[in-house]
Amino acid sequence: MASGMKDVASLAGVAVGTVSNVLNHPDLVRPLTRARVEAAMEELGFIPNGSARQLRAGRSRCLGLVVLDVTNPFFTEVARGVEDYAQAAGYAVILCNSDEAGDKERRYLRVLEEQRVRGILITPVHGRAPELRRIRDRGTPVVLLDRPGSAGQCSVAVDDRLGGEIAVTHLLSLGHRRITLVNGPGTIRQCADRRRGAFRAVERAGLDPAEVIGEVIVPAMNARAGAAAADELIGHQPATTAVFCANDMLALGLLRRLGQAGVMVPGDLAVVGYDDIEFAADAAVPLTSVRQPKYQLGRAAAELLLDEADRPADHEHRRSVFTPELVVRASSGPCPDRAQDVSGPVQDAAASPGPSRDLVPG
Amino acid sequence: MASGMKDVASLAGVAVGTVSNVLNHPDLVRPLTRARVEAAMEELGFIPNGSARQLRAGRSRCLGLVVLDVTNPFFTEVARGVEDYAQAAGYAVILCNSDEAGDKERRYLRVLEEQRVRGILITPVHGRAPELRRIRDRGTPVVLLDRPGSAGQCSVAVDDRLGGEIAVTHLLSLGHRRITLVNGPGTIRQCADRRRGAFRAVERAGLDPAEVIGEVIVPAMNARAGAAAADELIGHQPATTAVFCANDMLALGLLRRLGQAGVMVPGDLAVVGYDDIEFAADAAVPLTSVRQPKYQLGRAAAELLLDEADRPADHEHRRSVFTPELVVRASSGPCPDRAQDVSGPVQDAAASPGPSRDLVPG
DNA sequence: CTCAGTGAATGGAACGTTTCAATTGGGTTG
DNA sequence: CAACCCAATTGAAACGTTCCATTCACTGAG
Repeated sequence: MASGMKDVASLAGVAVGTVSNVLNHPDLVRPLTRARVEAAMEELGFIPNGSARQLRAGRSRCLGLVVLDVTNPFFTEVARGVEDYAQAAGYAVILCNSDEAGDKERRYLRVLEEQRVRGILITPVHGRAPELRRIRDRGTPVVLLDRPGSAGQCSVAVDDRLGGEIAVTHLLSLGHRRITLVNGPGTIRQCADRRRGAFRAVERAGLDPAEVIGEVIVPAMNARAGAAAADELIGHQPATTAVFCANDMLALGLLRRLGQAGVMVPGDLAVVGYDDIEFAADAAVPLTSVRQPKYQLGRAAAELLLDEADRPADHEHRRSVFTPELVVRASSGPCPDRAQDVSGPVQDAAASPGPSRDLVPG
Repeated sequence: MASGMKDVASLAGVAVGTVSNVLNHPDLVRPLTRARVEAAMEELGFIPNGSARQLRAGRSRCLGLVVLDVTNPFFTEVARGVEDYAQAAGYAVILCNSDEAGDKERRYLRVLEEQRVRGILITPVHGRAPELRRIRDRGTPVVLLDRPGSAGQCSVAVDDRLGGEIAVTHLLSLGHRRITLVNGPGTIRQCADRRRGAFRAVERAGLDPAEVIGEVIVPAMNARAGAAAADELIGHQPATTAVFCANDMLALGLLRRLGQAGVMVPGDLAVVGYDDIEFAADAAVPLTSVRQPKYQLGRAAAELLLDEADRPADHEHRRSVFTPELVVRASSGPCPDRAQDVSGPVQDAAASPGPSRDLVPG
């Protein structure tokens, strides 16, 4: 059924080498011959065999992208950035979902290596990933996504410490003095850094982190976990007046559960998220969040990867770090007890569907 | 750098055939020998070459999944269903984003065919896709996703006509008599069917569709297009009291713009979406929507595909059709002029963060 | 002691390309 | 007219596997 170059060649009355040339070096073959070959291809419905091609060439036209959660709009936006750049450069992207699970991640990395992808873009599940080093050593370029890599490796990231800091600084400026961090495990670098930033913000304000910051550690960075965190918060953290969630999925899940429990946001509790996914702005209480340049992140990562893959000679490892910015919306209001020092967002933007413009402080 | 079976063989002191057997038929090789070979593999960091493997075998362990928009949570949920099933069956999934663009779709299909993927799952951009038939004819199984296929082909879908019907029936029962459809182009089968269902609902209610239904056709099924539709609506459709959006992304974009323009939902305008994506429930005005079993859809599709791929002999083409269900939330309220005949959702659920339970009519 | 039988390992053909050195057949030059 | 050159084409080796028909070394039966 599937016909090969041999069939095309004999139908067109040429040698297989010529067929190959039509495909890869059209300028080398006489227009008339080329036309004959192309006609034969058309007639037979010939589709070149990628496996054979890349077996011979030693490299494929595919890239691997491993993300923590395809369901999280943050990652799909990143993926789109990667895809657009790759597409333009003639590469296809294999999108893999590690689901925050180490073994799934390992399995996918294996598949990608077997496929001899041109390179791998990954947001690793665990902090240290020795296998990534091994993969590099075996010759597959790896670019770390959303994480500042160690030396000898490209990476693209957003300054998460700064992100955590501006989020918590914002809450402090609203008068909050009891802030709970809803965060993933410290083994995830982003989580650890956002937390560090939060602590730094408190210290810079001349306060004691031990008194100001409470913590809830969640096992996954999704809405379900956010809802669970809300339960814990409602039960055990009555003193808290503000919550900083390590991403928007957590924040949205938390918001939903708070709503169901009758907790007013931001009246009873202020909430700040992270990522600024598209849906954050549309939430029941529009979510204050720390925006990351998602699309650019993906694009930049793909660019680094392909540069390394296509010009290994003059490639220099780079660590791009983007800067996050705070987007203030209705979910973060002043602390109920100290409503004095505030020039924050309009309170009732939450309840009435009036115009709600995003405020991006310079 | 990358070592092959030959290297492993010579290091272990065996023939390449034996190495191959360790990999594919471990039971055929003496435990001692096997151990030696495995040690050699470990030492060399040997990763089998997938290209060579599938060149020889003629088939790969990859599946292609082509969706209209990775950014739409509907598709990521479907993708997750596909992925879980594929993973369990030992397959990897290449996720491609056609972006509702015919040429991107074509390009990806080409890549997938060249890679000799084991099969393709696709939500096609255009209604008739003759190339899909050609792909089938060349031997790659194709399963249509979210679309009832023609005969001689598997497909998995949700009854979109029914979905459109229950959505509009719901609006009619709330007293609405001027309903606007915000819909994608009729070339997309889902859009055409949802529209058909909407018309049927009106006819079944003994009303004249020409009088009841207005239409806004959008060029894409995303939030941006939804917002644009809202503008059009505000400007030109003053008589409309309800809107049925062909998916939730449109509805969310529309809701946002309506909010900015000061239009009250559901007071001034009722809104119903489609898909029931996770974020629909969390929207500023929780969105009434037609729920599709997304995950199951993906799973079922993958199952059909792999059945066809792995047992072509006794495979029978099937057309699975799932049933959608209406999820009523705050965004659909009674028509302001005829508030009498209503036992609908609580109005103020939109403004106050009280408990909002989903109502799923049997 | 021989011979079939068995389990384990071997070696080479084949998969469909790409690449490259070799060949062909005009056309140009001296 | 020989010598040469260039563009176009050819044919075969190589890529790293899998598959299969062989070979090999034993074992137990006759």
